[in-house]
Amino acid sequence: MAMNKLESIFEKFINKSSIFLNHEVLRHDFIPDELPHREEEILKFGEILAPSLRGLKCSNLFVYGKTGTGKTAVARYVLRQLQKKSLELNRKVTICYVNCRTIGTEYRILSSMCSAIGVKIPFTGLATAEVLKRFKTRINDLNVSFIVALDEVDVLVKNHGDDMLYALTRINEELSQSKVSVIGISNDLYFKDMLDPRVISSLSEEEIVFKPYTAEQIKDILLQRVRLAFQPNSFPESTLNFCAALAAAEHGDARRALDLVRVAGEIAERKGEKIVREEHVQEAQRKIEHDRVFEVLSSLPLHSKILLYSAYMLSKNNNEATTGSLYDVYRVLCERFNVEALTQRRVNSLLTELAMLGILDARIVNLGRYGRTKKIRVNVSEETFKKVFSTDERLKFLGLSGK
DNA sequence: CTTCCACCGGAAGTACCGGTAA
DNA sequence: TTACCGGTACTTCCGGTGGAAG
Repeated sequence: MAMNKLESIFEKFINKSSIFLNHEVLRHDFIPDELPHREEEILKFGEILAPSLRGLKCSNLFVYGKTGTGKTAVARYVLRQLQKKSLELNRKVTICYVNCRTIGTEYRILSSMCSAIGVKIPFTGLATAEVLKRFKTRINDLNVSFIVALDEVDVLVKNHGDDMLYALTRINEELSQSKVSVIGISNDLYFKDMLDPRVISSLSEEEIVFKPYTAEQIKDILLQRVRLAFQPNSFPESTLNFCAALAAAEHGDARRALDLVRVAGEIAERKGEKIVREEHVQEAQRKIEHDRVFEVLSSLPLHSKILLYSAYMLSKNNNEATTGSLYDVYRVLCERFNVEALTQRRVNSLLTELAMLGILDARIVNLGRYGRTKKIRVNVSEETFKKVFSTDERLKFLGLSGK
């Protein structure tokens, strides 16, 4: 019986779905052959990078715009075309794309730049300056145009400052053969305020700003992908409009829209339906949010979880948690756990991190005579919360599932 | 008006880890 | 082997602060 059900799940998968044609095109890292409503940006991008094909140094470029406005897609698209063209014409252009959120340190960024030109660098052990030196020596021998795209540079600068950017923008002064150009991509519109003026002026020789998509534009984007991704007629226009409207409400985030489409499709498929409807999209929206929270929560370090649990307990007793009261509860819990409690300073930092992840609301409030503190409110549904805590071995004996 | 609470949050330092170079 | 590197996670120290109480 159970076996039959399991088998039918596998069967469904193998017999190609009734809804999807090609699931891949809805993934984040998929770059379509055409990027609707970004022609202008693509052309400008191309114009700026074109000199590299003639062995000239191209201007450094600074790109900014909110999430899901197509910055990354355009950048990768243009770079791919450029690479293709350079091979056709037999010109030496080397491209290195780095996402500074995933590769978040100066050392590792430099080391991926090195590997782009075939220099092997150990993943730790060297001085950063040494890695830069090796990069310089090698690249000078190669006589190439080198283009680094630093996606989400704001993350790098927030954590490690702009020293590396400075070094990169000045690197050409020490090179006689090759040229290095830098493309900085940022979600944060106020990113420039964090930079040294010298870095700003050399990094933003050129600038491209990506505006959020309108609902109409998102609709076009979705239309293009839906045609590739779904069986004909299984994703009606009304459903598509609904997705576009939802995403447009969230500052025109195309990535969000594609997520909605993909997950809604998966839900419809799992229910064995042939057509994706609005209710599937609504369910998708809930699922995406739930998954996100669950994912973030379960990957949290132990102390953050205990902290969260403390806040949860306080809110259950109708006490508004302040840093102080929360810390008291936290210490008691740690003792019960046989875990050494962290200092309040550290706890405060963890709290700010949790707040940034959107798991907590932490407002700083002034109570005059009674000091200044953070008011903390947990932002997670009880259901999600229980699920996370009952799946963590170390927290099990709290017996949360029983309560 | 001043005082002063209960914390905030920056800066610097410590310990450890996994690694290289000579 | 020794000296040193960067990254992470944490501690210690401490100056700073908005506004109710006095």
